[in-house]
Amino acid sequence: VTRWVLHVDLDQFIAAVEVLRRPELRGRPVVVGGDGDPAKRGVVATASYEARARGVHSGLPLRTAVRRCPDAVFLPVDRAAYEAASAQVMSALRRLDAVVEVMGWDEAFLAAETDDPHALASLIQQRIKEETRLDCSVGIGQNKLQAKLATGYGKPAGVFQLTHQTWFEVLGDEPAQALWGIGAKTARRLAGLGIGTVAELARTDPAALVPHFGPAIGPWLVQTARGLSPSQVTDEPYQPRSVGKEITFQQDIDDWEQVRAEIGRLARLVAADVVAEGRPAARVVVKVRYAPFFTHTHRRPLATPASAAEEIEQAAFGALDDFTSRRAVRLLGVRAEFAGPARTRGEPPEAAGR
DNA sequence: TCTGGGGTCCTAGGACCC
DNA sequence: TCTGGGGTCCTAGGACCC
Repeated sequence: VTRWVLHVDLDQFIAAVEVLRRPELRGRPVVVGGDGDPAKRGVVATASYEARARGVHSGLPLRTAVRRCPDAVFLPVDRAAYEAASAQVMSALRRLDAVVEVMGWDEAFLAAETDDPHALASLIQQRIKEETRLDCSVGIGQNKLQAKLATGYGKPAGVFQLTHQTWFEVLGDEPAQALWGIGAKTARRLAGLGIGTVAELARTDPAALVPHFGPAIGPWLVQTARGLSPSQVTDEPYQPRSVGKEITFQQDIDDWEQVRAEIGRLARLVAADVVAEGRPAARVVVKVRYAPFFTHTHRRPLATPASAAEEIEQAAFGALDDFTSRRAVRLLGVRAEFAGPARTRGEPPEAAGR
């Protein structure tokens, strides 16, 4: 038997959950984002396929979405509903004979020993449909990278397989940005070096990219283009490295007394999440996005790791004091970082797959 | 087009130490 | 005078993902 990695991705997950409880929306363009008012600041969380056909996609400002698709149904984000649906899906996956790694509300990796990964993929789709009435697509690969990339070719509600054998015939001529972890910025820098496609990146000497992208990312780019990835599927419980809260104001705030009050409020909310996590925080980071969309951060280590609201709030105020400009503010954020795993002296950090 | 909120990991540069 | 060679820790920012 062979070890296969399967990547499960729910189709238009958030929009699908909304349509399930409002059947009259089926077949209509549905856009979920913000508080459901497309005149306000906010972006699209998920658009139904009908809305996507009109140019509406995740991350698009709601104000742009309503212009492109004025007859769409706009709905507010209802986290609790998506968390409940997600929990049902993940529970169904965990009852299969596989290692399951949850990657968010609507995604998971499975690792399984099987000679028929397509049969397992079909079983996954069937179980999820039976238990949640949701459709998913499944990618099959010899590692997480291949499985993740394969899923896109299976959408909607299909299955697609990538292997070391088929990697280049499927992806070789695709732009480097098609890869998982390569975004617009990196693609543009690669293009500046004469590297446009996955195949071109795969042919590049990893060492040649170190001066441009650093000792970790440079070689990682080439390995990724070759369809190689050391990252293993793990079912170890997720342990957040940090927890945070941030808010974009509907109108910019120019009163810095109000800024301070908001930071205090956010800090206390974060402290509640720190307490819930059951581990003390080691640092507090304050984020300020000024009205022209320039973002800055400042941090304060806690003298000793702490969870108490007072201490996290005081650290947040301390970090806020490092901001010298008193311009109008568009966004404020507070994040608490937990102490990292105690690393033995001289031991390098474990290489992660990004 | 006027750009959310939740995160993760990596890089570069300065401080500091031996 | 005109200047080493590591190594580690810390901070701010960047890029990316869901």
